[in-house]
Amino acid sequence: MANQNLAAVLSAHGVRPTQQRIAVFDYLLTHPTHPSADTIYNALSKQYPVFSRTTIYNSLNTLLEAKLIRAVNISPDEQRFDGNIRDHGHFRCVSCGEIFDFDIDPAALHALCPSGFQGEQGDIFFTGLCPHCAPLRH
Amino acid sequence: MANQNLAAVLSAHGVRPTQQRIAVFDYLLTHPTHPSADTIYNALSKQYPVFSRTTIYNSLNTLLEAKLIRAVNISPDEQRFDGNIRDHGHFRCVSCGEIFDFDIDPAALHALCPSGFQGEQGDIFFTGLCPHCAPLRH
DNA sequence: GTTCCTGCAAAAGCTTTGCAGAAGA
DNA sequence: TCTTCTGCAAAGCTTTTGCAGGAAC
Repeated sequence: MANQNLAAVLSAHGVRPTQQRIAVFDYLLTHPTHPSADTIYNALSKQYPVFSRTTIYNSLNTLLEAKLIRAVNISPDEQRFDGNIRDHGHFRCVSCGEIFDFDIDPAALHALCPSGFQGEQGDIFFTGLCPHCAPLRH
Repeated sequence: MANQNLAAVLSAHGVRPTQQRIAVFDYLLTHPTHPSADTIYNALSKQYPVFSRTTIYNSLNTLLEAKLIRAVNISPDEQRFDGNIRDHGHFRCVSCGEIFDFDIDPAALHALCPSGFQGEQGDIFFTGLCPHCAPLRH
């Protein structure tokens, strides 16, 4: 368990390292699946005896403010979160519904930012058919 | 009023051209401000005597299915809609909150789509400082 | 000891659903 | 006429808020 390290990271970002925040942060880092708040809640509820939804939201918002995690606008229904704060793209397959991460060249991404604008964070999001589903639809 | 044309466009896409759908479609085409469902509701309520929220949502979903409008994941709080279905980028200024559209080269956008994936639609979204707010921040 | 956080309950806000009446083909 | 859509009310779901007890420093 690298929870000692996680606690240090939280402290370094001015976030008081409570057990709950460490657990949420750890979950996001070890599950690169863009979970929703509810998904995290369900997972951590099994692991820990008490863990309220409020705490999930509190922890997520705190981590967001500290820029330790990212919110990704993938689903219109619910907010999704991502422990990967590097610039990277997302692809949602309209057939199987799965969401894929893919690396992007930060320079190529920011080259698309219009001149005069100071882009701090860039998100790119494709929908279409993934390599597995594309042949089935041909 | 080009509502005759709008009705024809709806029909051509297999959408029955009711007054309400034409009104929603017309609003989106003439207001390139990525309105939320509630914004559209408030605007059309003044214009038409009765126009329920349910109808706004019904019309928007119908237009979405017909690919006549786009849903843009700009705000985590509410779904925003866009009558501009060309590939284009969005920029949200973290200072003034305004959302800007900018054109992008479709080829450059799709060049970022990973190989093997068939991207049907691409969205790019930056957050940062707009040309007006950037000088004020430093 | 003081400050900040957690967690329960309740509320708020956006969106969907069920169903009767109306509009469109 | 027959299908499809509208609109009201109500519910569903995610997220936020208020406040008392508890953990962290």
